[in-house]
Amino acid sequence: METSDLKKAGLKVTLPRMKILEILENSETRHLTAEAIYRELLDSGEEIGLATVYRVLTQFEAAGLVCRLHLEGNQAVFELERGGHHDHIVCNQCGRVEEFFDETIENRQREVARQHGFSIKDHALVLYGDCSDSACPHRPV
Amino acid sequence: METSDLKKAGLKVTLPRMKILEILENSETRHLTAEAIYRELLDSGEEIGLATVYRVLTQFEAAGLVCRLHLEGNQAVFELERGGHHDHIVCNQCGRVEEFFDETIENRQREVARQHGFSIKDHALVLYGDCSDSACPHRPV
DNA sequence: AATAGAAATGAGAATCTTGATCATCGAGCC
DNA sequence: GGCTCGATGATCAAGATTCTCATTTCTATT
Repeated sequence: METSDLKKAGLKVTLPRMKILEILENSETRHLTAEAIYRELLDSGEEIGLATVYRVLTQFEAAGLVCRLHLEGNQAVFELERGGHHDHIVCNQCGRVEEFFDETIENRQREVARQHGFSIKDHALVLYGDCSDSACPHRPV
Repeated sequence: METSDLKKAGLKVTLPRMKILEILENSETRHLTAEAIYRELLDSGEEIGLATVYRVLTQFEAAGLVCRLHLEGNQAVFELERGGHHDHIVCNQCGRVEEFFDETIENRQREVARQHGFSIKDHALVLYGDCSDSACPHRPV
């Protein structure tokens, strides 16, 4: 991610924006809440307000730099817009988020929409389940 | 919907609960916000608090009597759990909600989850588009 | 039908997430 | 270096939902 992306979006290159981009790029999880980003900023000694984090993320979303997901739970999560579109699987136990893309599902969605007389513009698909990560605190032993 | 459904769920049969069930059953749209239900209660002269509406809906959800959807927009909508599972298409313009069920999508979801080592428990799929309802206030003339 | 015990309710306060306000500050251009 | 406007931070505000707690109402039992 380059500062040129910010300029292209008509946004000034400021310290808060660069720091937030940095966190989004370097995060392990790739899916962060505004609060999580805010806490990371504080931890690294940056004095950036929570309002700025929300504002910047909203601008990034409008500029197509990040996308916002509403998973279960009340906080939205943000991820860098890297490759193309994809959907998500979330582990009910550990909260891990994985991404997937399935051409068949995409096609069927368009077909279903057509059958209902809709021209589809967007969709939200999230699968919830239990993952098989050994580190995942599965309830079922 | 019977009062026996309430009893089975371990819930006392009370006036607020019955009135709320009634509204869910008789509503045209089938998808109502807590606020909308609250307003209908007021309109029909019932003195039921908004907190009760939320509480009851949450209990109904836990009992499997209704399900809660988070469409775009900040308010959740509730619908009676009638037949089986289905997903939703929402019109971006008029907000109309339609239901659909597609076996192919369901199967692919299970398959995708399996490939990622998840045992899928649930999913949320919402398609957004523009509907072809003549009453729909489409922006494109 | 009266009653005790538990559960449900209503009103308002509280919470949580997010967006708005406004004075101050800093980036980008001369 | 200085100017102009966008950006920031702190605080406040809004909207949705839940919590608290005193009061009411079911339900089972007498």
